[in-house]
Amino acid sequence: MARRSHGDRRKTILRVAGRLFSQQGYYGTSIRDIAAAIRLHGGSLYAHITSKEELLWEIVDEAAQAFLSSLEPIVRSERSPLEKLRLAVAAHLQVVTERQDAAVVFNHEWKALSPRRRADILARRDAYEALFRQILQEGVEAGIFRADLNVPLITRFILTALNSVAVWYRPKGPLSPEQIAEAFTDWAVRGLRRCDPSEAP
Amino acid sequence: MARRSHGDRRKTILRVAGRLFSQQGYYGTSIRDIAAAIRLHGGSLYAHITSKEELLWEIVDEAAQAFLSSLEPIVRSERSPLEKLRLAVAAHLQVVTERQDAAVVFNHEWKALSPRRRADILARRDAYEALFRQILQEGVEAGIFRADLNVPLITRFILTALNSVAVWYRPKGPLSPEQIAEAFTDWAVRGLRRCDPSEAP
DNA sequence: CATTTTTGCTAACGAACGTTTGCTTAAATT
DNA sequence: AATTTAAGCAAACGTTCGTTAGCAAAAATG
Repeated sequence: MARRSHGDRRKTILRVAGRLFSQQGYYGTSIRDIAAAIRLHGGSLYAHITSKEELLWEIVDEAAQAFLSSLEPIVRSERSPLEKLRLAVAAHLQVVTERQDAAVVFNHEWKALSPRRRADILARRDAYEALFRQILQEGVEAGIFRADLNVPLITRFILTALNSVAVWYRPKGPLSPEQIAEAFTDWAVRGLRRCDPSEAP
Repeated sequence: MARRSHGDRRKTILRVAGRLFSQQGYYGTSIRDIAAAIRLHGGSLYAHITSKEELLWEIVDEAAQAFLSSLEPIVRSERSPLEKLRLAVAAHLQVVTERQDAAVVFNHEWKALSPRRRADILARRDAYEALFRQILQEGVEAGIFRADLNVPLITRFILTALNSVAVWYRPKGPLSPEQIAEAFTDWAVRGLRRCDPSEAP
């Protein structure tokens, strides 16, 4: 058995590429930057990867899967719209904080993909947003959320606010992902619900 | 009198550079891209600019000024925290929609600046966020907003949600900046206030 | 009208880019 | 131990990058 399997090395490269793409952007990161970060020469990377764009694709594709697969079961479940929303926020923040670099790259660097792959990612971004929107829509239709909400607009506001956590979150910071989720939900949900008398002073 | 003054040409370059930096990123846009967009050759730009980074700096610096100078008088005014917040949201969205490209570049491309300029912009970003935070803080201290708000956190959520408008807003779209401001404020403020009985069904 | 200034072109610079090629060393397999 | 396979290096490929230099046309100025 090898101390390091082929896949280990590849995962290291993906991890480092994700970190650098997230910090400096795709075009701001050279193959030699990635190689230097693991003490290799530029050309040596090509024993493990086929192209720079392939690296970006793998990072972005995996992030898309992570987001979608964490939200789908929540939307499909039989819970109330309000509980679905709480769970969706928590799930989104879990992906964002556990795969922080990938989340940043997924949100900001997909434009650098080839047209075909860019379209693929865009479609999955849209699908994810549609799932989230569906939760809000169900809440409105169930009479739990206010009828005058601009659901697509508020959905965007919620998702971009949540995504921004990927930029500033630090695992050693004062707030855990769960605390962030709670603070966000407490604020955001209060703006969605028809008035809850228990909130009165 | 000239049909085109020196400054006109320069402003055209800045406008086009802003559009391309916003669409493709700073590193994803070459000097030749910018030149080609106004039917010039790459080298010809240097009759009007001194460097590519200077272009980025001018765009980002002007955006920083626009944001700060629109928010400062609101924060300094004698209005209630609630009204300050409404005005701040509207002002932010006005800058974001009127100078859409500059706003996107200001938010996403400042990392490409030299360390000195990056620090300058970061300081002004922080100052802007602090002004916004101050409005929320005043609201909490005045007893208008809930005491259990995590003010710095909510401030970030609000600002990033508002900034995202720069990415998707289209002047010919269905929503005017004022309508976006209203929808956002209606939602966000309801989550901040201690319960308002007039909102009950 | 003569002259200075501005504007843009062509061509080129050195540097950095993503990627390929041979060769060498190290590891895994038989 | 012999042999196959993988990993990494050094060097170079052709291209593109930001930028500069020298020259020509055009415009503004006197």
